[in-house]
Amino acid sequence: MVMTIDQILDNIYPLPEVSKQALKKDILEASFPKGDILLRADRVEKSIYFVKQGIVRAYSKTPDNEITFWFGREGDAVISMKSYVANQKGYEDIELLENSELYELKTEDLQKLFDEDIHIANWGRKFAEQELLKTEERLISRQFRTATERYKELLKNNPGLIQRVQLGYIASYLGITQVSLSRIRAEIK
Amino acid sequence: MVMTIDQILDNIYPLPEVSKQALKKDILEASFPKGDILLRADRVEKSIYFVKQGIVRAYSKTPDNEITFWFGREGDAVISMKSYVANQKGYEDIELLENSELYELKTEDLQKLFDEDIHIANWGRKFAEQELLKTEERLISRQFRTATERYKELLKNNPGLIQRVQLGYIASYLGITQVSLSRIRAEIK
DNA sequence: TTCATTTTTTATCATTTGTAAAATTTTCTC
DNA sequence: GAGAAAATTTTACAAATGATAAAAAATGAA
Repeated sequence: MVMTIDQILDNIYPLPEVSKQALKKDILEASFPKGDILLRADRVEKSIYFVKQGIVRAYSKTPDNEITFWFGREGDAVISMKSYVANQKGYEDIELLENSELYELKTEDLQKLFDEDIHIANWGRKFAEQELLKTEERLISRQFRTATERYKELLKNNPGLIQRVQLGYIASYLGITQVSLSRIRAEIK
Repeated sequence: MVMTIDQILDNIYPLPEVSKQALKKDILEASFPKGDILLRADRVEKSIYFVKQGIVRAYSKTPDNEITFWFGREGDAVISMKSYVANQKGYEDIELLENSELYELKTEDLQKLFDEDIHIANWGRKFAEQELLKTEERLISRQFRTATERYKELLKNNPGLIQRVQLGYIASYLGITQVSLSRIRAEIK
């Protein structure tokens, strides 16, 4: 599965052709190997990315282990929100779980367009709003549903994920141990 | 403690005077009594609010109980994000825990300004971005820290809250039972 | 203030989840 | 394809959390 940059941009908010060309002029395409760390928690990141093809995970290191808290796949924005919004170090390292093709957009270029073009400003607004809705959905899911429910939800909303991501990461994402996830999987069958 | 509308608007993103006046023209002030339900989960809400004075809680009803997942106080935006962004019913009822004074802004008026004024479009972008960062922070807190840690964090970041909100709501917010919260409180002392 | 109601704490027991370690299965490399 | 490494499952036991009930404390109305 592959997502074109036009699909991704239009999906956020349809832009007039002139604005869209201006935005696309600042976007580059690049390939990265599996295992690469695309974004790092200890840096203020200067670019945001969109996934053309591939899968990534965001995780944060704690003293004794690491916690996975997001998976990104085709069409998703890969971004250190804290860097993007507040120019501060984020929480997450983001690692490529497959060889991936990404679209890259430098934050600085985008900021300039926000000040010049009202359509792009509103595109940026829509982008933040949609990411907000997704984050809210994740928070609600975590607050309201048990790990078992959330695992089933994941299977339903994202059936491909489990083939592409190892279960240890998924257990961490669900907020349980790998042993607990094994128990859940044994029960379901 | 009271927050003026100027403080609230400027805090999101400083606007040129002309734009700010245009925005303020659409904002009304109103008082609501304790116990009022300001926003409802079963409606597409048409307004957003900012808290001048008071405290509110967002909760969602499940078959057997209700789960509190947010507290808003002076300066905070009270909003059904799903209504605002996607024109769909949200997750939450929002209840006033004190007699409160709020600033009201109709979504429709705001949308019109987004299309007309690039500064307001960027203000709206900043608003969404900041809400996003707060939501992300809540998600991270929930994923990374134990209930005990989150309770201590709450005490530190928000020492007034515990005087203004009953512990049952706080326990629910922390994702534990009231009995567990009592145990935590007993241990800490 | 006093009484009734609501909120919070304490105690007990049952259930769930975690930890550690071993067994099994899958994946990767040569 | 064989062997090594990594990932997953299983088991046994320990620790944490939940459910329920009852006592204590705080709040509010008359």
